[in-house]
Amino acid sequence: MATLRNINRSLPMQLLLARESTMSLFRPMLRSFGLTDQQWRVLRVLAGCDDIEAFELSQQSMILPPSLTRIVKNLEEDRLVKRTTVSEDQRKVLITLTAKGSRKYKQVVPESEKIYRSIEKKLGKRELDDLLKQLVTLNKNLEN
Amino acid sequence: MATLRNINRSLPMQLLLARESTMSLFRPMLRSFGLTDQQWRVLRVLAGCDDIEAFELSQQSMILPPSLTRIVKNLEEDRLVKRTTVSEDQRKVLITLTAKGSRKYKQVVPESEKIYRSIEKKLGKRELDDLLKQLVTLNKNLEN
DNA sequence: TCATATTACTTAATATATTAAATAAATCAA
DNA sequence: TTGATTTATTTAATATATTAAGTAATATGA
Repeated sequence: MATLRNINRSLPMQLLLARESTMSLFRPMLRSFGLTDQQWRVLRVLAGCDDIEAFELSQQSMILPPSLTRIVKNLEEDRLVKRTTVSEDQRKVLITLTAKGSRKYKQVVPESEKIYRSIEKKLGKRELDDLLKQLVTLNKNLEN
Repeated sequence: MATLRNINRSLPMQLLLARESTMSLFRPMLRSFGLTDQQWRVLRVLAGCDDIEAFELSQQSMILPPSLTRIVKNLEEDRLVKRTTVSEDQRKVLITLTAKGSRKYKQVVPESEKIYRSIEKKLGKRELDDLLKQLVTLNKNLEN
């Protein structure tokens, strides 16, 4: 019977597994700060700029607009981010980190880096750099 | 201010992006067969065996049990899979592909392989093999 | 044997993903 | 200028992810 390639030869499956193995190391730490994976992705982007339009935030955090609407709403209820509309273009929404959000971010950063270094140690810095380089290349070659 | 590593240096983010770039090539094809990503992962595992216990299916398809319960329920409603209980251990559930499910699988396989070959062409066979090898190593080194 | 623990799965609750449709503001064209 | 189109975001509907709690069957130990 015509059968599909083995899991070990499947790029999508290996990527899924790799993402899971990796995130499972960060997840308990993020949860201990009361953050979901996606909320952290949003905070992280916001920490890199003064403010940002929803669409741009969606791109950079790799979260589709409908999900982002809800996530930002929840973060707003937790007082970690603030939404304002742009007066020149009333369709647009600007999102900013609050002081509380900024404090949260600063608390998570060192814990995150600690975990990242433990991964570096497990894999070897050269191997990790090499893998990252190949992933960047893949993403460049497959992007629409 | 203490700030986090750039996205390009972040393994979790690059893995997420890579998984997305890759799956976006398969998704339209799967949807045209009326399948979600996860439903396809389940069918794919089932095609590789006569029957399988729910827990084992959960592992192999990388879908957590609570999600799997619903997914199998939906596949069962579409008559693509069948559930039976094991008489020796009434707690266990065995899942099997139906004839209809098997036909669906056989229809998808060549289309999936076609897309896979187009990826191989875009990236180069050697580069792809190398990346796969590194991902397998990563998964081995990070597994609990 | 019988209370207890474990196993295998399901249900529940909340969060996110995906696709389509809706809304409202801005732009464009005749 | 105004009707049609595009843009930016939100709402809606269905599917999945994650964590915790529940249920029923089986195994274990005093």
